[in-house]
Parts: sequence; structure tokens; C-alpha cells
Amino acid sequence: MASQTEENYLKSLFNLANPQGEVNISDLANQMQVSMPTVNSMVKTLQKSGWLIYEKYKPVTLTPKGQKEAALIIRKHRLTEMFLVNKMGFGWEEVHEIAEQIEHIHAPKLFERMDEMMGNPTIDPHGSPIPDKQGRIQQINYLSLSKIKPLQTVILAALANSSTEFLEFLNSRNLSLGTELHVLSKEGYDQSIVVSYLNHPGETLSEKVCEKLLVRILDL
Amino acid sequence: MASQTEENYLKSLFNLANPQGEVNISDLANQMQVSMPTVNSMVKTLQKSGWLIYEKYKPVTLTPKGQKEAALIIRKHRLTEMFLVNKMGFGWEEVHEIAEQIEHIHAPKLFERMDEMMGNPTIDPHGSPIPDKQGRIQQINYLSLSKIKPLQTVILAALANSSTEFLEFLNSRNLSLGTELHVLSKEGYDQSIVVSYLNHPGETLSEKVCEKLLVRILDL
DNA sequence: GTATATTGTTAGATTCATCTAACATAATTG
DNA sequence: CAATTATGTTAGATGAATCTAACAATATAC
Repeated sequence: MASQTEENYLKSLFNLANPQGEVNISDLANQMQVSMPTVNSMVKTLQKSGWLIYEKYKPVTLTPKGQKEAALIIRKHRLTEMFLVNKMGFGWEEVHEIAEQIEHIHAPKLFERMDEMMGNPTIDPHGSPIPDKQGRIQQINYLSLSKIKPLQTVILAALANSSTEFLEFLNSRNLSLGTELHVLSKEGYDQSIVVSYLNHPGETLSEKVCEKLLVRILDL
Repeated sequence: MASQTEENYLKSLFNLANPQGEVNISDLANQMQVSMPTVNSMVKTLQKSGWLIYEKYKPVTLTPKGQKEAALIIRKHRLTEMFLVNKMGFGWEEVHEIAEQIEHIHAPKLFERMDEMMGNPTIDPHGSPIPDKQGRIQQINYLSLSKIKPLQTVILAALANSSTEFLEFLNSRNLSLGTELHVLSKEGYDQSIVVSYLNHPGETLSEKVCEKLLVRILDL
């Protein structure tokens, strides 16, 4: 069984993997906020336990076993976030830190119960998919709002970033998942976009914000 | 801030303290399932952080700060147990192991929310008092069923032991907190007691069981 | 009140996760 | 392609929490 520390490495590895499944030592060190030698010794440990493949001076790759383990930890994290929001009344900006701790609890029944009580949700409060019990993760291809042309109408479906600050920014603008956005115009100079929604007739969103807003095009 | 390990020592110290607040090293070692030298070095560490008073070859004593910290961990444990039973549908025999992990979560809001959702409960599913937010613990003086004379009627109010096996035994006998028990007779030889309750007209309970059943006398 | 048993302590080793300093390899770039 | 920069590795140290072996103090018991 992976230690809490090892579980955090697995999660980071899963999230940092490029399309070929590779992760650099330095990126992992950066993500984990530890030194490269620490990562170096940890990947050797993780390899010995069969979680990943490591060869000197090469990027590391999770094994299928490692991928599944990581996905199941992410499942616990996302189920917890959803439970905290839907069943305990937390705001979507409050749940990450708590879920970061609860994801390491070893109690299959607890997470099964959460899942049941919520009717087997497939996305978390930030629109990220919840891996299933086998660790399979459904890949949904959202579009970034920054790619949307003026006069299109879209639905805010997920976020590419779920930091507290960003979520508080969205709260301050009354933006939540499911909000229907009408793209009114796009500024050529800074790529900012003007949208209307709900009782906001013309809200300007910077490119930095638009990149993080993942949407579905609404076909009427 | 105390580590998870230190928190577990504080909890054990709190539970093992005699009326003078003293705990032996060997009892603590036994409770924590570690060797005495391990406890010896840990109590030195805990003393340096101000959690307890230690003098060579003497029993240790929690400081007021240590008592409060321990009580607040126990508060998190018992709130969690109550939440799992009342809000998530777990049986009282399933919750200890889960609460043992969740009690170490650092998220004041999580426990405040549980407390609110349950309307500030004062006892946990096994009848043990939940310390308040200041770490004050209400001392209730229950009687053990083994001290009750025949023909008295009592209410099962708490348990002196909450092991899974004991709870499963009680489940098998349909015994739960609040059950009204009529003491029919007591066997002089082995101190076993015959009780009637609900649709159980005559159930024999061994002394070992009776000791662990804490009751209030029902004055009609 | 000495002998024995119990309880507690010291010393030294181990494992995990981390660090810094120094060095090695690989990638980038003029 | 040689020089520089970026990335990765080795060696050795540290602190936390644990262990065993050996020893010391206290308590108990005849």
C-alpha cells in the first residue's frame, strides 16, 4: 500500500503526464515542492513497488497499476469535493484543501456511501470527471472559451484551474457551472472577450480567464 | 501543531489518565502498541512542545494545553462517528475505524458543519460525550448494568467498550442505546443477569457484557 | 530487608522523506 | 560544434518514529 506521500507523487505523476504518459523529474519536483534529489530517490522507490518505469536521465512513466492507483485517489478526491458541496453546503472554492486530506483515508465504504448518496456523479464541483471504481476516467473534450468566436452561445461546463482565488473571482462575477454565456465580441489586441449572461449584460473577461473556462457549444 | 502520531499519543494519554491525571509509560506503550523506549523518547518530545509534564521514573501528566488538544481530537472523532451514523447511514459498529482516520483532518469548517448539520450533538453513537469547542468534556456518571439489582428498570445509555465485536454482539441481541431493560434476576454464581426488553422476554447477559453496558435508572 | 519482578532509561541502529553540495548528462544556442 | 544552460544523479546528512539489547531504578514479595 502506498504511503500518503507516495499517493501524492502518484497523483502528481498522473496529472503531469504528457500525451505519451511521460513526466520530467524537474516538473515533478516543482509540482511536489521538493528538491530534485528527493524526487530522484522517490521515483526509485516507486519503481521498486511497480508504480512506474524509471530509467536514468529519462522521463518517468506510470505503469497501468500506477495509473489505476492514481485515478482511484483522484476518484476519492473528487467524490469528496462533490459530497462537501452537494451534501454539506460548502462553496466550490472551499473544498479542495479538505478533499486533499480526505483522499488519503482508507475506507472504501465511506466513498461508496458518498457515491450512492449522490447517485453516482460523473463530475466534481469544478466539472472535472470522477474516475469510476475501476479507475477509468472518461475523457470529455471541452473547448476553452478563448477559442469561441463572437455571437456563439455556450454553457460553462468545467474549469481548467480550480484555485481558490480563481473560484472566488468567478463567484464575484456570478459565474457557475451551467451558466449560459453569449459571446458578444472579442478584442483583437488582448484577446479579451465580452460576454452576457444572467443579469450581466456585458462582462469583460481577460484571455487568462477565458483560457480557464471550459465550455460546450450550445446548439439550439 | 502536533503530528498525526503525536495526536494519537495525546488521545491515549487522555484516555489512560487516572483520577490524578497520571499515565504510566508501560500502559501508554501497551495502548499505542509500541515499545517502551519509543514512548520514552516520544514523551520527551511531547514535553518539549508543552503537551505534558515528564520527570524520570515518574508517570507523565498532560498539561492543560495537552488536555485541551486531546479533547479537541476526541471531539473530531466523536462528531465524525455521529455524522457517519446519523447522516450517512453507517451502523455504530462500522464507524470507529473511519473516525480514527478522519479525526486527524485539519479542517475546522468540516467539523463545524457536521456539528451544525446534527444540531450540536452532545453524545456519540456509543453514548460517549462529545467535548465542546473549548475542549470541555461533560462528565456523566452512568451506572454499570452489573451494579443493578433485580426488578429495577433501566435505560441503556452508553457503552464502556465500543469494539466492533461487542457492537456486533449487541446488534445480534437487538440492543441499542435507549432500550429499556427490565432486570429480572441475577445469578449469584457467575453474576450473569436476565433481562427483558422489546420482544426479548428473557435474555441472559454475562457479567463481562453487563460491565460494559452503562445505564440510567428509570424513575417512573 | 534482601531477592525478584516490574517498570523505565540509555545507547545505538533502522527506515522514510527530506535536504545541500558536488558532479554528470543532455539540450540549447550562438 | 563548443559553450552554456538546464536537467538529473550521487553522496552524505538530518529529523521523525520506530526497534532491540543492555542497564538502572522502583516496587513487591517472601
